[in-house]
Amino acid sequence: MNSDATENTAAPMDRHSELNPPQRDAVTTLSGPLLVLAGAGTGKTRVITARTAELIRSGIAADRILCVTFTNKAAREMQGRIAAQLGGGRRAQKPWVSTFHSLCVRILRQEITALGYPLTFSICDRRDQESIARTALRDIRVGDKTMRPGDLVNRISRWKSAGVTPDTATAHTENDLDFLSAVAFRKYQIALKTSAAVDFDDLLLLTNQLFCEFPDVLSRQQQRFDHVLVDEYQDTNTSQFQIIESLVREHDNLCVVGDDDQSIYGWRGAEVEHILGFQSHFPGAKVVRLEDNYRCTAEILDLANRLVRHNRGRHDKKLIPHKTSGEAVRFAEFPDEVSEAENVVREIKYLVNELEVSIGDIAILFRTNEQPRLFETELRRSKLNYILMGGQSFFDRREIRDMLAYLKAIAQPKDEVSLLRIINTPARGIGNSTVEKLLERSVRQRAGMWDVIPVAIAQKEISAKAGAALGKFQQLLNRYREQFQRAPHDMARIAHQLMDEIDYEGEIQKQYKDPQQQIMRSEMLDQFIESINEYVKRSDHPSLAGYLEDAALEGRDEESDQEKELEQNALKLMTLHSAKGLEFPRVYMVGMEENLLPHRRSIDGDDSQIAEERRLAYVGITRAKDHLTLCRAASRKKFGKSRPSLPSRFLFEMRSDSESAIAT
DNA sequence: AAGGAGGGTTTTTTT
DNA sequence: AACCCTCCTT
Repeated sequence: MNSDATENTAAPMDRHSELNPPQRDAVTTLSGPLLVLAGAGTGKTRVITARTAELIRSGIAADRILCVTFTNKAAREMQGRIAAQLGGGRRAQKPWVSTFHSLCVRILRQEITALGYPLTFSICDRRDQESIARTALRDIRVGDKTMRPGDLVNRISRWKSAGVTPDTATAHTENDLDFLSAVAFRKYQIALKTSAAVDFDDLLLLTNQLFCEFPDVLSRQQQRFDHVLVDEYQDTNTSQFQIIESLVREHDNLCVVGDDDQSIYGWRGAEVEHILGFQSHFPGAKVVRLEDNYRCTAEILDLANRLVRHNRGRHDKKLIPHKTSGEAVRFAEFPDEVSEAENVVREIKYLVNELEVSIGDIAILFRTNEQPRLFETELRRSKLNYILMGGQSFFDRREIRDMLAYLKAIAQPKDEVSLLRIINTPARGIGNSTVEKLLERSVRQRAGMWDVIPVAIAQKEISAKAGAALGKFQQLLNRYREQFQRAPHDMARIAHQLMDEIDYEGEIQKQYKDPQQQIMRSEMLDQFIESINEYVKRSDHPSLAGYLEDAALEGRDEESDQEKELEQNALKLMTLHSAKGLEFPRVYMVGMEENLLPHRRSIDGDDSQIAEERRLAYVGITRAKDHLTLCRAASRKKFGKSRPSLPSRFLFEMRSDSESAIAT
C-alpha cells in the first residue's frame, strides 16, 4: 500500500544520549565481563560501536581495544561506524577490529617470527580443503559407504574446532562412518603438512597451541589489549572461545554480544553453550538484555516470536515491537519453482516501476545456493538490477583459481595441491599417467613431488619427454619465484607476464567455445591482475605470500565506492546465512518448503538440527523491516525431475497458537 | 598425451 | 540441467 519505502523510522540511537536504558547500561558498563543478550533488531552492533567509542572517550588508548567479528564485511562496517562515532578529532585513533582468522594470522606471524622460526605456511581455502579431502578419501571405502569431500571437510572442521586430533578421533569411533572419517582425517592432516599448508581451523588451533606452549607469547598478547569485544558471540566455537578466554584472563574486560536465537552455525562447530553459559565461564558477569526491537513491524515480530518459541533450551526473551503496525505478512503459494520466480519478480517489477519503490530496499532470501538461478533469469529478463551476494565469489572462479594456484606453487614449492592443479594446465605434455607415477613414488618414498622426479627419470618410470616437460616447468616456476622475490612491487606486471608466457588466454579460447564466455573469462583475468595491483598499492611491504594470505582471508578485496553504489541500487539475492546481521525494508523468503527449509539433511538428523533450521527461518523473518512475503512452490524440480513439495512445518508453527509449542 | 563422447552424480549453510 | 569422471579414439 504505502508506496514509498519507509525511511529509517527505527532506532533513535545514533547519539549516545538517545540510547534506551538497557543500551546505555551496556555502553557505560566499562569493566568486567558483560553479556549483552540482544535480540534481532535491538541495535546490538550499535551497542558495540558506542561502547568502544565510550571506552576511548574514557581514556583507554584505542589500540588497546580489540573488537572481534566473524566476517570481514562486519569488521569493515564496524570500523566505519566507530570512526563515525568518534568524530573527526579522534580520527587517528583506531581500535583493532578484526575477524578471528585475521587476528590469528597476525599473532602467528608476529610471534613465530619472534621465536626465530621462518613462517612459511600457505592458507588453504575451502576448495583446497575439498581437493585434499578428495584424495584422502580416494582409497578409503567401508562396504559401499563413501563420503563426499565436502562432508569430510565439515566433519574435520568440527573436530578441529573442538580440539580433536586424528589420534583421539580414531580412538572414539562408534561406527564405520566415524572410522572412515577418522582415517581420512589423518591422511588429510598429513597432506596438509607435506604441502606446508594450514586450513582455517589450524589458524585458531595453532594460536591456542602457541599460547599454551609459550607462556611469554601469551602474556605478551594479553598485554596488548585492555578490552575485548566480541560480536555474534553465539557463533563462537571452542577454539575461538579459548583464544578469547586466554586473551582476557588477566582482566576479564570482555564484552560479548549475541543472540542465542540466531545461532545458525552449529554445523561448523559453533557452540550455543558459550553464550548460554557465559555467566559460569566468567563469574560475576553482568547481563544486559536488549528486547526493544526497532526494526520490524509488530506483525513481522509476532510471527518471529511465535516461531522461535518452538525451540527449547534458549534464553527466554520477548522482543517488543516499537514500530507502529504495518501491513500483514503475506503467504504465497505457486504451482512450481518457475512460477514462484516469475511471480515474485513480476511483483517486484511492479513495485519498482509503478510504485517507485527503491530496488535496493528489496531482498530475496533462500536456503540453498541452487535456488537463486531462476530468480536471476527472471530478473535479467525484467531488466532489474540485482546482485547475488556471497555466491560464487571472484576467487572461486576457475580461471582465477588456476592463476592463484600458479602463484601459490611459486610462493611455496611444497604446495602440492596447487602444483597438481596446474601441472598440466594449460597442457604441457605432463599427462595423467606421469603424475600418477610421481605421486605414487612420492608417497612410497615419503618425499616431495619434485624430489622424486630425478629418480623416476633414472628408473625410466616416466618418459624422457615428460621428464623434459617437467624440467622446463620447474624452471619456469623457479624463474618466476626469483622475479617475484626480486621485485615485489612489480608483482602485477610479473603475474601478467606469467599469464602471457603460459598462454592462459589460449587455454580459455580452447576451453570455452562461446565467445561471450571467452570475453567474460578474459575480463576476470584482467580483474585478477588489478586485484594484485590494489594489494601492492595498499600494503607497506608487498610480497607474494602476503597477497595470497589476503586472498585466502579476505575473499574479494574491499569494495570500491563504485561497487557500493551498485549495491545500493540493486536487489539483493542471498542465502539466509549470509543475510544475518542485515536488514531490508522488503523481504521475500522463497522456497518455504519441507526438505528445503528445514533442509532435507537436517530432517534426517536429530532435533537440534531442526531447531537450527528454525532459527534460520527466524533470522530470515527478522531481516524484514516493513514488508515480508513468505513463498512456496507446490512442486519443485530436483535432479531434473519435478516432484511435489510440501509446505514447511515452520509455516504451520508460525500460524498456529501456543498449543503446539507446549506440546513439543 | 589430448580431446571428445557418454555416463553417472549431484544440491546446505561459510570464515 | 550442469558438472565431473572415465573411457575411447586419435
